Amino acid sequence: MTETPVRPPTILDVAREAGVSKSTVSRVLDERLPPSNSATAQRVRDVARRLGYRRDRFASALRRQQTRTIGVLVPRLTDTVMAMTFEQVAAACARRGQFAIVATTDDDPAAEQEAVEQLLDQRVDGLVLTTARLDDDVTVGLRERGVPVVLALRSDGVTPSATGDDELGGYLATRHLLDLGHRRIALVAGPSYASSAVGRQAGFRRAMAEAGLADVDDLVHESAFSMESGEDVAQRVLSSAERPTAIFAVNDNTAIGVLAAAQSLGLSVPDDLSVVGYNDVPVSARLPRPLSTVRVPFDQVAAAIVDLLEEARAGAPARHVQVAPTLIPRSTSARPPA
Amino acid sequence: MTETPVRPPTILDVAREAGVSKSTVSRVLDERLPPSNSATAQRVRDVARRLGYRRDRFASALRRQQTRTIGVLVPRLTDTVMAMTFEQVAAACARRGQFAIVATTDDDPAAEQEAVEQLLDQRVDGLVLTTARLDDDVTVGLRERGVPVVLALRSDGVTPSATGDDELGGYLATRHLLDLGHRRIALVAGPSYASSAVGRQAGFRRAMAEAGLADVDDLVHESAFSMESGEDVAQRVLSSAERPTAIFAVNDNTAIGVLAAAQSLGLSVPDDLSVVGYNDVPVSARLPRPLSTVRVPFDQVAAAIVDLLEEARAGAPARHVQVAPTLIPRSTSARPPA
DNA sequence: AACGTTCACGGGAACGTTCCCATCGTGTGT
DNA sequence: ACACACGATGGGAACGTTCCCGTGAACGTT
Repeated sequence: MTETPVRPPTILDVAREAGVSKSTVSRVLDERLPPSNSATAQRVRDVARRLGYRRDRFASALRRQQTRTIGVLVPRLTDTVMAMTFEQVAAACARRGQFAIVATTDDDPAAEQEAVEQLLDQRVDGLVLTTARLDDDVTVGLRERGVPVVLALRSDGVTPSATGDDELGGYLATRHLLDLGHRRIALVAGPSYASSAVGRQAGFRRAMAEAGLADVDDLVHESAFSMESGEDVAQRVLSSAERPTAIFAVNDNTAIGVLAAAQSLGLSVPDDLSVVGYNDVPVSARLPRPLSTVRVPFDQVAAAIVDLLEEARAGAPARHVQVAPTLIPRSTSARPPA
Repeated sequence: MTETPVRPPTILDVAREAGVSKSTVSRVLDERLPPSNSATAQRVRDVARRLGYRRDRFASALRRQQTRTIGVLVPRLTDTVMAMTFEQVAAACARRGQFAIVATTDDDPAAEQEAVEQLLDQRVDGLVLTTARLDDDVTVGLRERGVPVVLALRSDGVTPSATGDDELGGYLATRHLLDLGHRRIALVAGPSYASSAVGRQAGFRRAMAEAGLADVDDLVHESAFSMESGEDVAQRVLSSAERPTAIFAVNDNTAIGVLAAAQSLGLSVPDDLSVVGYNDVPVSARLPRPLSTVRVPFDQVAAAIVDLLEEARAGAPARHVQVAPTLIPRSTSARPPA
């Protein structure tokens, strides 16, 4: 009844079976070398497959000094945007024979430090940060330690990054509301330390300015990206004397908070108030009132991330990739009340 | 301008600096041995800290033949329940000096096979499956290969598992609706291959039977756990002649679909229809109409999972841990219309 | 025919750690 | 004073892979 702890075959088993040396097996199976089609190579590959040989990545990493693994740092996976991003990064890695691991920071600097050490202990070949702030510099410490780093979804202007075009997205969302006839459009903005929030606000301002609405400062209200703060801010904004007819929220979470506030104030969406979110998380399409939003091609961001990390490792100069978002109009945006 | 690729210190550096042999350093830093407080041990630890020594887990794993890493298999991370579960498993691992990695299956058997191989290639010490079906047996193949396996959230009756008490949760949700005065309560059930869905249905039936409502077969409608299928099923159920006054949905996603269907049929929640979901995902509390639901202590499930895996590795007999859920009444459940 | 060149192949060291085993010094009991 | 046991320590092999380098065969050139 005792399990036979059958050891997986090693390169030596393959070598013996194929009648060659371990060096030859190693060479034949080295994915970095141009594949050979010699009789020996064929035979080695056959034997390897037959025995079910799989390279021991620990032995390999020890010798090669690289793990073909990248680490991804996110605030939390329960934020669907982060989950989508990580899933896509993992998929892009798989396509390239790499592997992605993830650690969460819960927005806490101490936990973030710990998470970084955890990932570094795993000897990742590089790090993907989704938590970059314009006002701090975890990245410099990392760069000093020689760790290749790229930023996803947010940029700091210097570190290589792949993001959506937030300025364009903000413009599209605002333009959509303007085209419907809204003039008094509030922005529930994100925190100013996030480049994404800054970009979306810039797009908002450009669209408003184009429509002849230059002075929008009192229409912009900062929030914290969360449903809670979206609801809080919207409560205030919608109770004010000069109530807006539309709100552009910096992301879908915030927009959901805005919808909750509208509901609790007895405002009907979209009759009394139009709302546009950002990111198109899965739940947005399935809300009782499906949310108009801006879709970001996270798969393209993720693919770029993996490429950029490769480049960073090779010492290439920093690039900043931006992918274009598209507007997804649904049921929460309509003409303003007459 | 060239980066100094400063190699991290090895055990030999520590040994040299502390004036002892590498064997001694290895012993002192071995977390499995009872910690020594001899002068030598103190000195070694000091030196290690001072040099910033961190054990190379690849070299260590190669020699020890275990990685202190566990693999978690989920259908998708964008399902918040899965994200919560993985986050908690990762946290429980961190507390025990282990690490958790994740791979997704997208509910596709081929992708699942691939994901398993990916995790196994990472030489995980064990596997956590959240995808168990009552009608299939990926686990037997795994067990044959000597891989320790435990099931999370779902059980198959044989493999060690940690789940919520789904029967109790189903009972609590149904009992809540009965206590409010509902008699005609529909169940939007989950697929019968998931033990969680089966358990919740059993709880539903027990509560109904206790209330003298034994014949509930025509009130039970199978769905597929998703928002889409929740909406589809609810459309049918709510358009029928004998419309129920309340719906218990097998999870929050399904409940959100139900809410969407109610909205599109012009039914007001909770005035015309009460709805109760399951899992208490973060968005549920922040919906325009906050969802009544059942909360599962995922942290306890996760802690149990890690323990069970340890036990499985040690060859202990299978245990089945169940943690008790609690009802969270919110705004989608109220007395039935008069 | 003698030479250099290219190429496939194999032996063995190395990656950083763990762990078996031998050695040595100390203490105990007679 | 002696034999013995015991604990702390260090040397070296091993984990499975990669990669440097040497060898010899095959080939082309003069």
